[in-house]
Amino acid sequence: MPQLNGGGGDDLGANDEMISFKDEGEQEEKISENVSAERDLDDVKSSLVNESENNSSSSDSEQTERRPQPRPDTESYEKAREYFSEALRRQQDGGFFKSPHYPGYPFLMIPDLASPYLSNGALSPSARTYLQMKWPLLDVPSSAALKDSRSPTPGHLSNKVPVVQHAHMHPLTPLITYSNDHFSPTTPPAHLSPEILDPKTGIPRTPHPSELSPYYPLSPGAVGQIPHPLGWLVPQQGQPMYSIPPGGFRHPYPALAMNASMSSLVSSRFSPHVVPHHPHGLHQTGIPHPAIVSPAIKQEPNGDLSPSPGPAKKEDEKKPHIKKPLNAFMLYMKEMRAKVVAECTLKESAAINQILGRRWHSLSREEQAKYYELARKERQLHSQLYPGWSARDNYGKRKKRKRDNKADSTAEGEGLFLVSLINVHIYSSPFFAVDFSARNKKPCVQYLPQEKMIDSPASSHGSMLDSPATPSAALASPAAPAPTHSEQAQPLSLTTKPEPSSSSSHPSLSLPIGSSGSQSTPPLLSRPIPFTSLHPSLLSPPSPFHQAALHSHHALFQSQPLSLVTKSAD
DNA sequence: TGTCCTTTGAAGTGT
DNA sequence: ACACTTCAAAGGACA
Repeated sequence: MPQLNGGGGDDLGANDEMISFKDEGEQEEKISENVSAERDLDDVKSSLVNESENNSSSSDSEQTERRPQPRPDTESYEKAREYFSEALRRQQDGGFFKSPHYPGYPFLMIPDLASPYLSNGALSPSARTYLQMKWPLLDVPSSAALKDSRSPTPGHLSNKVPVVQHAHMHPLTPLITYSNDHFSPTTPPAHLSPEILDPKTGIPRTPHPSELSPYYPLSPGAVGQIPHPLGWLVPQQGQPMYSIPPGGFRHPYPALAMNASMSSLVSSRFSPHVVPHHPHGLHQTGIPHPAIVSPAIKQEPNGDLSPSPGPAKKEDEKKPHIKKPLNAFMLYMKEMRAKVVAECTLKESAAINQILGRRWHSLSREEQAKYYELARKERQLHSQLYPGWSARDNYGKRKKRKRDNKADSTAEGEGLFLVSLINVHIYSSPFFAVDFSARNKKPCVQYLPQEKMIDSPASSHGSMLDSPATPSAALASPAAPAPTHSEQAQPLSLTTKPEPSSSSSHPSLSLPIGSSGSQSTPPLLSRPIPFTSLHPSLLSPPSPFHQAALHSHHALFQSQPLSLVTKSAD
C-alpha cells in the first residue's frame, strides 16, 4: 500500500537522521514508498481505463465479483487524479509544502489544485472514489478492514512510530490530518466509516446517522445532520484543531484563502458567540472541532468562573473552550513525541518534553523556521476562525500554579534561581546526560562519555534562533549560512532571546557556579527519569567546541553534579 | 479525579 | 517597556 508518508519526512531529514536510530532502512523505505505511490497512480490510471472498458463489456457476474466501485464522474475524477498526481510530483520535487506536523500525509492540499474536485466545499464522490482507490487503508479503508474493527494492524503500520497518522485535522486545511496519534485500526474514526454506496447509483452516499461510526457521536441536536463530506479526513480520537465550517469549506485553505467576504462569513459562523450553537464542541456535522473543547467533553477544573449557578453558569458551560493555537514548539512536539517515545522507554511526558526541548534547540534554523511558519499559519487561521477569541478567554481556566510555585521559589531566594538557570543551561548543553537513577530524587547531570557523544552527526549548534516575531522573515532567508563553530558554541538558552554577542561564547559555563549555594539545596526533578532509558542519541551531539569546552570543564562538572530542574527540594 | 511535571512560544496581565 | 503569568500538548505519577 502506498503510504502517504512516502518521502514526506524528508523535510525533516536532518532531524530524522539525528534521532532515527531505530529504523536504519527508513530512508530506503521512503524512497520505495514514493515509487510505490507512483505505481499506485499508474494503477489508478489503469483501473480507470479498465473500468471504462468493462463498463460496456463486463458481465454481471464480473461486476459482482469486483469490488463495488462507484462509477466515477470521469471529469471530476480525472481532476482529482490530476491533482494528486501533481501533488505527488511536487512532493517528489521537494517543492511541495510538506507539513512537518502531519507526516501521515505527504503534502498539504494546494488550494488552486484542490478546488476542482471540491464541489461546494465537499469532496466530490468521484474524487473520493479516487482517494478511496489510491489510499484505501488510509483515508477510506476497505470495507473489509472496517467490518472488523479489531482487525490486526497492517504490517506496515505495526511500527511503533506511526506511519499513517490520523487523529487531527490539519488546522490549515481540512484535508490534512492534524495529529500524530497512532493510527489505530481498532478505532476507526467516523471518516473511516465504510463507504456506503447507493445500491441504485453506485455512488457513495452519506450514511445515515445510525450507520455512522460512534467515534463522532452526534449530539441530540445533530441527529439528522450529516457528516461533513470531508469527514474522512477528520481524525479519530484526537482533537483536531480547527473545524470545517458549516456547509463545508469551499477552499482547502479556508482561512488563508478567504477573501474579506468569506472571512466575515466564516467569522460569523465561527465566532465564539455562535459556536455554542454546537454544544459538545461538535461541528454541525457532528465532527468535533479541533480547537473547541466542549465543557461536556473536557471539563476544565476551574472552568466554572461564574460564582453562582444559574443561567450564567449554564451559558458558561455551553461556551466551548477554544484552545490556543499551537506554537512552533508545540507543533514540533506534537510531531516528534511519538518518535521519541518509540525510541526510548520513556513514557513520561515531562521527560519526553525535556528531550524534545533539547532537540528543538538542536534543530537548524531552517528546520525551526518551518515550524515557526506553520505556527504562524496556525495563528492566522485561528484568528480568522475565531476573530473574537483571545487567549485571555482561557485565562483562569486552569489552576494558577505558576503563581504558587513562584511564591514557593521566591522563598528559596534568588541565588537558587540563578543557579537553577545555570544548571539548566548546562543541562541543555550537549555535554551532559542526566542521570536519573530510578529512585533518585536528585538527578545528576553527568558527563556523557565522549565516545557516546560523537557518534551522532554534529547537527547541534545550540540554535539561538530567536522565535521570530515574523517567522516569515526567517523563512525569507532560509539559506542562512551554516552555523559556524562559534554559533554552535552558543549556549542553549532558556529563552529564545539572542545572547549578547559580547558575552562569552558559553556564558552559562562562565558563571560562578560555586557561588550559587545550590549545593546545599540542589533543585531537583520531582520525578526522576531513568537514565538507562535515555538512548545516547537522544542527547544532542557535541560540536568540537563542545568537546573542547567539556574538556576544560570536565573536572568541575564531574565533581559537581548539577541538577536539572529549578524547583526547590522543598 | 484532578493536578503536577516539563518543554517553548505566544499572548495576556501587571508594574 | 519590561517582567511575569498563563496556556497550549502529552501522559505518567501522585495526592
